[in-house]
Amino acid sequence: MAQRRTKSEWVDGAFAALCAAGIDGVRVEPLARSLGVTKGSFYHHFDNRRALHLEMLSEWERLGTSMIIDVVDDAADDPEARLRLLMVNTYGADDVADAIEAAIRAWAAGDEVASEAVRRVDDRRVGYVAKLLSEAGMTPAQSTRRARLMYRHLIGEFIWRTSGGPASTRRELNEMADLLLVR
Amino acid sequence: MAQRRTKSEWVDGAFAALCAAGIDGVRVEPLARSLGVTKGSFYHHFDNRRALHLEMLSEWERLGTSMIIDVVDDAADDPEARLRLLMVNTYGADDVADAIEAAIRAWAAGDEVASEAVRRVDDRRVGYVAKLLSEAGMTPAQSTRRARLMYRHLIGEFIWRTSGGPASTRRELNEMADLLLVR
DNA sequence: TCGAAACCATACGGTTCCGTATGGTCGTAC
DNA sequence: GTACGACCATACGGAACCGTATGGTTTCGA
Repeated sequence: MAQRRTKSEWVDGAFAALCAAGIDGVRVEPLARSLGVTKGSFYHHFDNRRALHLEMLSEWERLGTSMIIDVVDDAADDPEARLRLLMVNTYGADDVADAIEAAIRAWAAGDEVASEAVRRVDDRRVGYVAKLLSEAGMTPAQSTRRARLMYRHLIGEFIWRTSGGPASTRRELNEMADLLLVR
Repeated sequence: MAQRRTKSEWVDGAFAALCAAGIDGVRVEPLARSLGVTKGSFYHHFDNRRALHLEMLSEWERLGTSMIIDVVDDAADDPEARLRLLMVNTYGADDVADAIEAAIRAWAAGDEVASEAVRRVDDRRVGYVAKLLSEAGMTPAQSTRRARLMYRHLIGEFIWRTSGGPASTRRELNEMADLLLVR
């Protein structure tokens, strides 16, 4: 028994295919080939192709929210320090994470279920940034505005990089943080 | 002879398909059906599918640069006024333009030629914003940094909206402009 | 050791699509 | 009125893929 594949290996392979060719590129037979098995394996683990897509969304939603927030909360106490740490972490150029983020958003443009997952993740992340800004002394309304501002900038950074643009420099990130904290 | 289609009608239909299903959704036979003709028409106007894709890129590159800039240059004189006008214009929620912009960027993530077209458009737009900021009294280096900051935010706005999020409010846009002009 | 379940290969029918080949139908120029 | 080019329909071969059906192999508990 040379090749045995778990369900999560199928999901990992699906993310790779998603980045390479979008959600329509997440196809059963090519995926099976790349995993060194046949479709038989796939239809053992999943009911159909759509079930794999939904599994990918769940996985991304799980990783995309709690992970970043928990790390930042543990690593710093001051809200301003947390904000700067958050920016360094999330803006850090991680090609894989970038590509997944961008591909999921592209997917969400044409799929209602994906769109809902993205909205949930966005709300959670923006809410966290707003909380930090609020703890740094801003009014709730301004915290929300600036959090959304920063989050749009962050998304732009992802997409910019996946389109081939250069990452923001450390200087640019510092300036961004400074502007967010201007009163 | 009820139905005759021009080359540009094919391109228009291709953009609609691009928004709905990504570049892989720009397929000859479905497109022909939606235009009420058959493939025979397509292969009269284009050599192959790739030729249509390249035609789409040219068209987007042409519209995506000169149009916005010329309008703003004509409508205001003061660089700060031009910046605010540019933001109102480009951030204005145009669902069709948003979707095209997002879809082209998604396409660029996996296609070198598309990626080059996006980079050319981005450079031209960022250069224009940097020129405005420079004319408003900033140093060249800071103008470039802030222009890139704004442009990333703008891309984030596009993607955010196509993922189902709400558009930036006028209040948020004003705050963004204010922060860009902070010294 | 025996049987059930987990896991996968193989073969198959059906669908969608690309690109080509071929021929038909207009308008227009001469 | 005919010759030609622009434009399109139809038919076809070939490829990629989905999902099902079926049967083989491995694992593991009773």
